Amino acid sequence: MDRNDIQQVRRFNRAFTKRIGVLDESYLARGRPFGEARVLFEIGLAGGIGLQALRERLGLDSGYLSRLMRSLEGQGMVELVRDEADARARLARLTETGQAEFEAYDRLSDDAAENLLGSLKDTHRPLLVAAMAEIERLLRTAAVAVALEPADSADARSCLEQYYAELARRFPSGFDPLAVNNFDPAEMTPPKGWFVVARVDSEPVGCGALKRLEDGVGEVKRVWTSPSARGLGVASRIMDRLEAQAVEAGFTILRLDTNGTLKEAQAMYAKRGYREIERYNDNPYAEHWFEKRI
Amino acid sequence: MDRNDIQQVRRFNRAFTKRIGVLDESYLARGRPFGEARVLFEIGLAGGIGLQALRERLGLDSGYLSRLMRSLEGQGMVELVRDEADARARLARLTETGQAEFEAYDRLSDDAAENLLGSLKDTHRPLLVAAMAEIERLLRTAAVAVALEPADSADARSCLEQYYAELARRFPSGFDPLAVNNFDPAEMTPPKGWFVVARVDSEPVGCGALKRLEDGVGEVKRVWTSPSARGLGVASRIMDRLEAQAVEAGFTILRLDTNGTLKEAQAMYAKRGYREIERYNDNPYAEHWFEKRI
DNA sequence: GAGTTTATCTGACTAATGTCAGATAATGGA
DNA sequence: TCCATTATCTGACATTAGTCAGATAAACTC
Repeated sequence: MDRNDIQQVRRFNRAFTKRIGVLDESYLARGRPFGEARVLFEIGLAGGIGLQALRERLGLDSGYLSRLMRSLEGQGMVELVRDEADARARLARLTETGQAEFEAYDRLSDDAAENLLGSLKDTHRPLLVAAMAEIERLLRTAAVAVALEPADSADARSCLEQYYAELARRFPSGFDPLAVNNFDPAEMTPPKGWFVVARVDSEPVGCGALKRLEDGVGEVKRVWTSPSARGLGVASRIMDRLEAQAVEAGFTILRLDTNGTLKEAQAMYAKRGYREIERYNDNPYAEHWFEKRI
Repeated sequence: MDRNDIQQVRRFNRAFTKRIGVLDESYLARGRPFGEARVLFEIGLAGGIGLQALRERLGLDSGYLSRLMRSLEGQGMVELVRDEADARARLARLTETGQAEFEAYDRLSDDAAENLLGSLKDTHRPLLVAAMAEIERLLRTAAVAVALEPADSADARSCLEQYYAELARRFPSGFDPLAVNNFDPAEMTPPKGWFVVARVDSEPVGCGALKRLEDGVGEVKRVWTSPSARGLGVASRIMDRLEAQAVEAGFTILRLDTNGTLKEAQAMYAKRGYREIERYNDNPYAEHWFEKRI
């Protein structure tokens, strides 16, 4: 690794941490200890959240969080309600006062950011914003992780639902999952099939499936990237993973179908070496069929 | 201010703080509380530092720092010595053990940076480094502040010394301040003259002087930028300040001289509208003379 | 339905951080 | 020389942060 690169990263860290310090101060500017402010802000960001998820996000001890919550409750900022689905768990959400307080923190953060931008010359400001967007994109790209996952896990289901909803929005004729899918998780479960989920910092941002069509032939299905993660190469990473899985499963041919509306998908398939072939299935939404030797 | 820009800055902060967290952990990785580690690291970075400066840099209470120092002293990491110049003050510096410990922290920070870089693809790494360099440059540019200061202050003297040392290095014939300067701070003191210092985060990074030559005519002298701050437009900012001062002092003409070796300076003067004129003084090192109506 | 696991809460701590009002000794002027 | 100022240290606290071992009740498993 280049020594100069490392030094540059460290110089950047130092320069930027100085500014971030200002941002941290906005957490303290309302006379509440940092821990409480963090919790309050996080609940507000999530718009209500289970205690366990909260604990995980902020890395807090359960006893500690319990006390923080009681303190915030005492201040009238949050209320804890039983989770309908699981009476052991509790959900935290902001009261009206809490919401107002959250918004005050939010404004402070905006002010800090605006202050930072305001200190720059007009000609420099767009340069800073662009460089920040670039770094954010690179860091998020590096954080993409694709892994096998049961097709009926909560995250898998949520990805598929978003995928179907998007198809319904984009297909001129709409999209009815039942018409084509009669989705059976068992079909995506080894050894008949596989399902992968892509995550950024444990947040699911995409999915894809591979299924056995016939001997030596697999089919790629349901490759989807969340709008929040487009431009990070998530779909490519998912395809990499599915193709590796296909090799391992002994397939020599991969097929897939797609609708004409999905231009980006077709471009990606072409780029990865998929060639258009004749219709091989009776999917009513499919308009193009592709194949690749692997 | 553009709302999207503000949101981009905040998204970047969030994304980056996640990574910085990793960096913070390297402070904790050696079983010492964060406060102590910070102090140890800062002393090491500065290579020895007065307690007061240390307190200011880290924003610590004097009592608190006193105790942190005693703890680090007890661990054999630092030693406190009386300041020769002021017997009330004390200077902290690392012992040999402390130096080794500092280097261990330094390595941990390097590792964290290397880790960050290592998580990127080879094609992305230079993009990240370049974007970071860009942001660092923009933030430092925005942090440049130029202000009048007595020409005999410690920072002013230190700038001038570095300026002379650089001239000595760059002039083919060397440079002897005494031959030309017989530097008298009084000459740079209102109303006969003015001296400005440029700072980045209170660190002096440049200087410049303005002096009365004759009625209505001022002379710009000793404009210098520290090598650590080149490319930030420091010299331009100094010139801005000096010209504003000249206007206030009622000058209508500004003159200056320079040596042929200092190409960057000549380019800047030309860009600011200075035109070459005949020799107007007997400075033995001067090879070009410039003038501008203001 | 008994035993195990899970989510949260409580009590009892410890360590770290932060604050403030003097105390002490050196410095800098008037 | 006297007095105000400055740099640091000490004592006495208060608050925050963090940990850990049960306790409790609901949920899950067999």
